[in-house]
Amino acid sequence: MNSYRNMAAFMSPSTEQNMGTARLEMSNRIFFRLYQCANMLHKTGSRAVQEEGLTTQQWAIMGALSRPKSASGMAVIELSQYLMVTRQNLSAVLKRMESAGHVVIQPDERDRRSRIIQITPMGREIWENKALPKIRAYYEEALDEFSLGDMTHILHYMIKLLENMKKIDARSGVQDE
Amino acid sequence: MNSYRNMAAFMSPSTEQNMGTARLEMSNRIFFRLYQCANMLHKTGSRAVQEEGLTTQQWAIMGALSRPKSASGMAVIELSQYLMVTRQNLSAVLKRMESAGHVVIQPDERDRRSRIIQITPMGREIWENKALPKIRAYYEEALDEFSLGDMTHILHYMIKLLENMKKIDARSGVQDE
DNA sequence: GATTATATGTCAATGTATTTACATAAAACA
DNA sequence: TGTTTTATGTAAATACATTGACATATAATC
Repeated sequence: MNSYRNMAAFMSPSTEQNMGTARLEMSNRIFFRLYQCANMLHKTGSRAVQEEGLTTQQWAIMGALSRPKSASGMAVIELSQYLMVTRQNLSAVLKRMESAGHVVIQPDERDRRSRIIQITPMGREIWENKALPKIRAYYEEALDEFSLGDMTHILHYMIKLLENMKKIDARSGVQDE
Repeated sequence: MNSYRNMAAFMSPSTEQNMGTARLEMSNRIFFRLYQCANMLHKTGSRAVQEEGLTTQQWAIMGALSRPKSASGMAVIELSQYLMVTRQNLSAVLKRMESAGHVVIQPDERDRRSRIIQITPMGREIWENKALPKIRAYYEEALDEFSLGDMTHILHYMIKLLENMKKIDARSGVQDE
C-alpha cells in the first residue's frame, strides 16, 4: 500500500508546522493503522467468539471477572476504569450480560451507590470451556510470525501510547470520578 | 499495573495449550492494550476535533478524500476498503457528512451501482484550516517521547498485525466484494 | 442473447462507544 | 451537625460498528 496514500489517510500533505514533515507523516500513519487495527479486532475478534454469544467487549469483561483476584466480584466503577470505557457504556453492556445469564449485578453492602459484578457459574463455564480455546486460536493466527521479542516491543509501545492518551484524557475531559 | 492482572483481562490463567504460557500471557496483554488504545483514541481523538463538528471516523474520511489522488472523488466501495469498515457503516456515516455539507455523494457515470464521494469546498476549508492544526497538536501530545525510531517500530508492528487480521478476515468472513 | 453469479449501495436490527443529565449516596468542609 | 462537593449508577440522545436482507446493475458463463 502506497505509503504516501497511507500518510494522507488522516490528513493531506501540508506545510511544516510544529512537527517536522517526516514526524507528521509517521504520526498520521500510526493513528490510521491503530484505527484500522481496532476495526479489524472488532470484526475478526467478535467472529471468533460469536458462537458463544459473545463480543470482544464481553470477552474483555469476562476475562477481567475470571481472574482469581476478582473472585469476589468487581464494582462497576473499578471495571470501567480497568477497561477504560465510560461507566455509562459499561452499565448497558453489563445489563445485557445479566440478561444472558453471564454475570450477576448485586448491591455493594458497604456503599449503596455501588454495584458489584460477578461472573455466574454458567458464564464461567462458557468462558473457560468454549470461549478460551477459540480466543487462543485467534491469538495464534493474529500474532503469526511475531517472535516473543516482537510481542514485547509492540506491547511496550502500546503501553507508552496509552500513558500519553491517559494524560490527554486527564487534561481535556471531565474526569470520570 | 500488575502484569498478572493485565494478562487475565482477556482470559484467566490456564493450563498450557498450543501456545506456551509466556506467549499466551503476552498475546493477551497485547490485545487488551489494543482494545484500550482504540477506546482512548475514540474518546480523546473525538474531543480534539469536537468543536469542528467532527469525529475520529470523519477525520479518517476527510483525510482520505483530501489526498491529491482523491481529487476526483472516491467510490464508496473504495473508501470502505481503504478504511477497513463495512460499506453499510460507511454509507450511514457519509449520509450524515452530506447533511452537514462536508461531502457530496454523486452517481458514478460509469457504473450506476456506484456512488462517488467528494469533499466539498466547505468541508475542505474546515478540514485544512480548523481540524488539521488540532490534529497535529493531538499527535504531538499522543506521541510525546516517541523517537522517530520508536514510531517506525510501532508502525511496523501494527502493519504486521493488520496483515494477519486481514488474513483471518479473508478466511472466516463473507468477503466484502 | 439469455441466464447465472457477483458487485454495489441502502435498509433494518443489534451491540458498543461517547456525552449530558439526573437521582441518590458518601466524603469533605465549616 | 448541616451544607457543599464529589462519587456512583442509570437514562437518553447520538455516532459508529457489525450482520443479514434486499434491490438494482454489471460481469461471467453458456
